[in-house]
Amino acid sequence: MSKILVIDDDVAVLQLLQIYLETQGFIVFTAKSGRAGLELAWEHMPNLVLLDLVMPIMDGFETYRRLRDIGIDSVIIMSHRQDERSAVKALEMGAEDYLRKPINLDILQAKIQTLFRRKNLYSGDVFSLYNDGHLHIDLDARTVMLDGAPVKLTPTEYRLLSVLMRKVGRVVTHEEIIKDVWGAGKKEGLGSLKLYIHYLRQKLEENPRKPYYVLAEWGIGYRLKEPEEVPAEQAA
Amino acid sequence: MSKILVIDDDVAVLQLLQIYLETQGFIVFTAKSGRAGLELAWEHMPNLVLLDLVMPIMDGFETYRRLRDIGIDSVIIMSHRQDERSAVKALEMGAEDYLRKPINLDILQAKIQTLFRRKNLYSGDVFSLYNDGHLHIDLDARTVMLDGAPVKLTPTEYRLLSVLMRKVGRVVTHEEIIKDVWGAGKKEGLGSLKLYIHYLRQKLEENPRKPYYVLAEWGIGYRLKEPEEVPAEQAA
DNA sequence: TAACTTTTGTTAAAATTTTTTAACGCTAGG
DNA sequence: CCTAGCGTTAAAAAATTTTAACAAAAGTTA
Repeated sequence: MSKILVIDDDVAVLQLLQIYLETQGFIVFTAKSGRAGLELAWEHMPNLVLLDLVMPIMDGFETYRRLRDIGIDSVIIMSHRQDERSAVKALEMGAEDYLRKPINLDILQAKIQTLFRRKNLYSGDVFSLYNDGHLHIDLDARTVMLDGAPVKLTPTEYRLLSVLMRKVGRVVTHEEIIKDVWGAGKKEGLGSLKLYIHYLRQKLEENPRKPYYVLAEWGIGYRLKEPEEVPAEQAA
Repeated sequence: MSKILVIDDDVAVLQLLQIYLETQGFIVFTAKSGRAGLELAWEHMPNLVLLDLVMPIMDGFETYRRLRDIGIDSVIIMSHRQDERSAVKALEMGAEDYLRKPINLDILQAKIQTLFRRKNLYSGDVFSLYNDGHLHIDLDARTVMLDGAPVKLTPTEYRLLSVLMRKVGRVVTHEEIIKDVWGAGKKEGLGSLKLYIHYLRQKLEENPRKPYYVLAEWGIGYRLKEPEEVPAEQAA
């Protein structure tokens, strides 16, 4: 069964998560500091780490960096509302996902499930194809099809979709998107981003008012929906 | 040494080519009809066939098709001025190159050399990269660099360049380019084609008046220059 | 819950870029 | 020297992108 390491300086959080995750069938390790967490990580090589960013002794970023050095790349960041900037930074550094405190256990479980499924599906991590039976994207061929019909995207729309594809199922922060689509030096890029998200939804979503593919992450960025498993005969 | 088969109903042409090509060190077979040519082709599997399109018994197209069936894909079409349309058709069917009669032996030799070099260089036939030290094109990455500096192409310019790339060093007919860049139904596409050739030259050529890369083939189409061998340390 | 704040979504218009169209000069080939 | 086809230029048309303003929704606070 999968191993999960929780690192947080709040003992109440550690206890809550340990009890909950164990009822879900995970093997759980907890650590009250970054240093202790790294030791446990080194020893047990957990499949997932839940990491609180605000910790006194060794700060969350340093801990995150060292976890990656150890070879652990599945990290979900936990952050308080007030240091959302830190979460953004961690996501841009490559964290898998983020979770706002106070922790909603249903959301947590959903994210864990998604993450494990993704890791198994695409361990190669080359996201140049998307296919869920309705929407079919091929970045190499530069084609987008919706229920068999080709969708025409403008160059900017295409770049935006590519950036989201690169991290399918994971949040991509506003800043990261803006940097990758419009380039580094860009004032007021959020306006354009919102507009192009709108355009993409008009072209890709069945009901643009209730987006299914292109999802907003409030205050953070956007996420392209993880494709559902697709029947084998449709996969081609 | 390489084998060349010449198929033409004009005995004078056969003799001329046989003598000339043998002085160039090739093993030469000649045939006065398509049927005889196919037999020789089957028997000797020549590396190259020079095929006259206008022949009485079996017409050039039929011969060309059967040569391909045999597995011979290096065919240079020879055509008289008056049936240029046929040459265009043969090129669109995949012939390697064409030669106008009366035959200029210098041009013939140049084309043969180019063709053999190309066959050896890119036997895989995947032309997604172009690099001669100055101009660097990567179709997959969708980037074009000139002496290290990125060149910005519009979508149409890019499609045009891609079509020429697909057949580097070979002629691509006007009609084929227009079909691939602008789509099938298109009236007066030649005007746009000429203009976009102009744009490409402005962006790629050192001296757009004396094009080096994007070459016109009078009455037939365009050709992207075969890249010269590039020093190994520049190849990356 | 109600009021408020922040962020996201939508719309419209202006600005820019790309593409088309058309006219005409130039050049190669006959 | 004539003609067909190529190259160039300019202007109009269409598409794409930016900008700005405002509406709607989500999150926060009392």
